Amino acid sequence: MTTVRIPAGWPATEEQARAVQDELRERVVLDEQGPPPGTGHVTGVDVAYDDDHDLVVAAAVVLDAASLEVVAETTAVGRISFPYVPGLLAFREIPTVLAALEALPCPPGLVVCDGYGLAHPRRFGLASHLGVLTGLPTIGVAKNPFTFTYDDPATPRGNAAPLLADAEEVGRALRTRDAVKPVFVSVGHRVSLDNACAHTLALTPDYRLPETTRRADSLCRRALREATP
DNA sequence: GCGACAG
DNA sequence: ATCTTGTCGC
Repeated sequence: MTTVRIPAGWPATEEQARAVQDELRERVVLDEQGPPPGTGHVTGVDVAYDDDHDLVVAAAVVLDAASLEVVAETTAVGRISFPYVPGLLAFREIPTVLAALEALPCPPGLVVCDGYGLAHPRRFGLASHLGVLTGLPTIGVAKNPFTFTYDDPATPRGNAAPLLADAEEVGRALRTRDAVKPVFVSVGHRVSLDNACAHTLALTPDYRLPETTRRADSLCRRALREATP
């Protein structure tokens, strides 16, 4: 497991963090379709925290997009680099996630984040931020609607409804299991919303959450347990 | 002004 | 995110 230092010049205040978002948001690419589902690699990233020891552990798990078999996995540990502030989650997770991604022995392909991309109060969530910093295609798949609204999609798996900020569609509430609460998909970088939803469905043959985030979640929790004094 | 709010 | 037992079901 690689060890991470908080980058020099990392934002220390909410004001600085918002200024960074404003600057990086200009570099988001929204006019690409992204890789087709079922081909190449798909990588899940997630983090776990131990606030008592000021520790954060990130995991990156690369799956073969066709078989959903694990191709590679890495973890990284670091100090918590920012408090949890809704809207500024990326500043808490990104240094450690970047280290885990950089430690991979193969290209990640599409990166699936636990959280939002465009569906963000300032239209620059974790998935957008990670995409701009790495240049990789990214999407966000979140478990909760955050501040957004939606109408319940029809009961069968595969149905979706717009995720709305007022009248603006910022993502989609996508049903991945029949009659089970939907997940909330949004675009990060270099992927269309339709394609992001298609990937999410390809990654959910058995469970509500994508295999990528399930694998990354269990790996970073296990790594945190093993790294905790 | 206050509360709610991805993880 | 994290704190937390048992329980119902495939």
